[in-house]
This record gives sequence, C-alpha cells and structure tokens, in this order.
Amino acid sequence: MRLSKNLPQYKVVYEIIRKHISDGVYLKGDILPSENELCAVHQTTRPTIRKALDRLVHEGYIKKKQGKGSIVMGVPQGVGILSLSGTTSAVGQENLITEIIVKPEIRQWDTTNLAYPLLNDEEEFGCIYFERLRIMNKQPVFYDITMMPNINLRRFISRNLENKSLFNILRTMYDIEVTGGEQRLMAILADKNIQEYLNVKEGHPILHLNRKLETSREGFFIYSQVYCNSEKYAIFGTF
Amino acid sequence: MRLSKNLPQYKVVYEIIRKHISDGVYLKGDILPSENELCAVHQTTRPTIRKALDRLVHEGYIKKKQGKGSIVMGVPQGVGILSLSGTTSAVGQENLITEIIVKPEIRQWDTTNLAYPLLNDEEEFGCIYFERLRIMNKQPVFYDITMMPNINLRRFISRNLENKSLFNILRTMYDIEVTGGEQRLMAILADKNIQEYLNVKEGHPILHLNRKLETSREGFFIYSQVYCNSEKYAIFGTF
DNA sequence: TGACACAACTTGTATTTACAAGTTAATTCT
DNA sequence: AGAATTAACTTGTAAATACAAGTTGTGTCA
Repeated sequence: MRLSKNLPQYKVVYEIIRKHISDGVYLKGDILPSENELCAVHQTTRPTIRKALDRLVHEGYIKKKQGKGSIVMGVPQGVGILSLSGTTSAVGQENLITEIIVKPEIRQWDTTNLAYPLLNDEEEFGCIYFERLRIMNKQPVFYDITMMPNINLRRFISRNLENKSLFNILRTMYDIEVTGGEQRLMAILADKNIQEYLNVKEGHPILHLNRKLETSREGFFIYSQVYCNSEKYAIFGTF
Repeated sequence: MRLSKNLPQYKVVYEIIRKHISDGVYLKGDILPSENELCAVHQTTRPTIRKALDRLVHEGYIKKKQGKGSIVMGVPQGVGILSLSGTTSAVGQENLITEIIVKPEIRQWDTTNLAYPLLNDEEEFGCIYFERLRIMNKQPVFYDITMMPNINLRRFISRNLENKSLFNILRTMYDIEVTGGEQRLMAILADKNIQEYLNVKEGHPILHLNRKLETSREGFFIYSQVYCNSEKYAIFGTF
C-alpha cells in the first residue's frame, strides 16, 4: 500500500509537527518555532503555516497565544470521548495490553445491537468483525466490538491489531482517516457476557458506547460498541 | 452589560450565518450561498468568508463539498458529549423542562466531589453554586451541579436559569464563550440522593460526568457534575 | 437518442502584502 | 536602583490574486 499521496503543503507541515509532538521532539510546555521561522524551515508562507497550526490547535496538540507563541500541549487525550484518537490514546498507552477475543473475520452484519441503519453497499459487501479486550495493569477495562464494511481493505484480516491501534493501521496502510462520528452513551448493568470479559460481578454498572465513526473515505463508516468498567479508570476526554 | 464588542469581520459573518441556521432561515440540506456570493453580501473577501465557514464546519453546522457548495447540517447535537452546546441542545429542546433545585447562590467551594484542583483566585473569590434537574416528558433525566468562580458576574444570582441555558446567558450577557474542556466519565450506581432526584430504584446504573469547562475568559472555568438516567434517553453526541 | 466534451460554476490551495494587537526584554530616563 | 518607555519580537486579521480540482448542466457531435 503505502500510497505516497500528494498531500497539500499545509497537511505536510501539519503531519511533521504532529509527529514531532507525539515523538517527544517537542515536549509539553515547549514553545514552537515562530510562524515566520516555520515559514523559512518549510519554505512556505504564513497562511499555509497558520492553516497547519490551526489544525493542531483544533485537535489539541498546541495552544496559541497572541504575542507569545504556540505552546505545545502534548498528545491530546481523545477529542470528545475516546473519540478521534481511539481508545489507545484516550487512556494513555502505559500498561495497556490489547487482547484479541475474536480475530478479524469476514461475516454477515449482526444488526441486533446496532443503533444505526446500514447502507445498501455496506450490507452487500459484508463486514469485517472483531472483538478486543483492553487490559490495564492486568485489569480488563474495555471490551469492544468493531464492525466495518469489507470494502477495499486488502489483507486487513491478516493484520496484527495487538500492538498498533486500529486508527493507526487505517491511517498508515489504507489512507483512511477518522474525521468524526456520533455516539450514544449509556450506563447499563453488566450482562453475563460482560461480567466474564470484564471480570465484574452481577449488578456492576458498565459504561456502554454505541458509535458510528465517519472517515475520510466517503461512505466508509466504522461501527463499534464499547463496554467499559469505569470503576478504576474513568474515561477521560477533552473537547 | 451588552458590550457591543468590536468583533473581527469573520466572526461577525460566522455569527450571522450561525444564527440563520439556528433560526431556521437555512434548513438542513440547504446549500449556502457560494463563497463569492457571501463575499458580495458581507462586503469582504474569500479568505475572511472561508474563515467564518471553517468555524461552522468545525462546529458541525455545515459541511463543505468541493465543486458543490456548503451544505447545511442544522444545529449540532453537542460536540463530544453534551459538550460545547450544553445539555439543552444535546438532547434537543423538545419537551425539556428545567427545574431549579438550588437557586444560584454564593458559597464556599465544595471540593469533595471535585476531580480538579482549584486555582488560588477561584478559591479566594468564592463560588456561584446551583443545582438543576432536567425533565423530559415528565421523566427526570439529568441532575446537575454547577460551580463557577464568583468573578465579575454581576447580577448572576438573580438571573432566571429555567428557560435559557447557562451557556446562552454567559454568551449573551457576559460575553463568555465556552471554548472547550475536559471530562471524566463513569457508570455508577445511584446513591440515595440520586435515587430520589432521578426517581430510580436502588442498584440502578447512572451515568456520571465530572467536567471542567474552559472559557474565552482566561482563568474562568466552570465545574459541573452531571448525573444522567440513561435508561430511556441515551446521550447522543457528535464529534 | 445517446455519449462525450466543454463551459460555468463550486470549493481547495497558495502566495504576497499590510497592518493591528499582545508580549517581552532591553533601554532610557528619573 | 527603579520605573517608564520603546523596540523587537510574537500571533491576529484582512485584502487581492492566482490557479487547481471537483461538480453539474449544457451543448454538440455521432
């Protein structure tokens, strides 16, 4: 895959700075080079640089202050709730292990728990289905079911989801970016299944998210259901 | 109050279009006048118009499509969860009644349930405190406690919160906009207090949000705790 | 009639230039 | 030395211009 995609300049700049922040080249509290310096470095003009920075501001990587500069905030802890960055970065990567309960496989859509109607194309192509369990400090915290249409995702079912996040794979391997989405959120009591996976007793309150994620590929949506034991690890999110 | 605030042009344009959408002048599915037309109408240039539209896109009021135009999406259903638009617009205003449990009053901070440390100034000035109950179709759904520092909010405690949302009052009366925030989210079991207010039995799962909202006024944060009976009205949010 | 090509739209990207406004540190004056 | 001013930064706003790229309907040609 690895399409070298002719990105517009401002996105190139955005990607570079973004990577620098997530790689720790710039640390929280640091001040980025001034816009004029960035112009010089990337051989472009202020509006272009500013567009890149706007995006970083929007996603929470930096904050700007007139007269001062662009202050690095670090990798955002999820926008909304567990949202644009995926579960992995929403809780922090430390001590997080992903266990695959059901490996990615192609099967029919299971619409019983789906809060959203399926599009025709989606129904036709079938779905890629998998279940994962996220474990923090030996304690299972998230149990999630993901479904997405089997459209143009070659070799996906053979990919290893354990270490890399789903969003990263889609981003780097298939040039699919999650651009937004909607979710329904509720508190429920753990059923037998959940009790087992999340290791909780009957009557334990569980956070349930039913989500539909939108991507940069038109008509390609990701459906997921997340069950979370929020007893020790409350979900944290900025917006 | 009512400071006529010298807004920059792009914000003026943004406010006008935003109002047109929330007032129903433009309906969902409509296509906005083209950028060039908007330039003519508002006597400005494309970069300015585009900056206004960018913001509308970002907040979910419109979507843009190259070659086609700007498509109206309607008033966004909350960004993240119950977030930038406040509870009122997150669940839709139909059949929503707000009952004031504790009228706004000035008191000391109650830090027992607060997940965030207070700043010195905030502690010093004391806090404006109130509790509200949101009722949908005669069913109590949200119970929320709000605290904010008592800084430069003249006459706030005498304002009527029942019909207008807190965010609207802050926006129109004090020129304070909520720009973002962070929240912790968990599922809990209703305690005695919650059982009574939300009219649920013991052992009922409740959605609990502990939030710190950031505003356009530096150093002014709003702290709120929301308890939600998500049995019938799952919280819906886009991001 | 049907398919193709084109023209007239739309938004997307990029440069250049200019000035306003906030911050900071050095300099100057008292 | 201390306070006030200033100069040199920073980001914020705005205009004018150009071309690229996607969409749509019109028109022409077969």
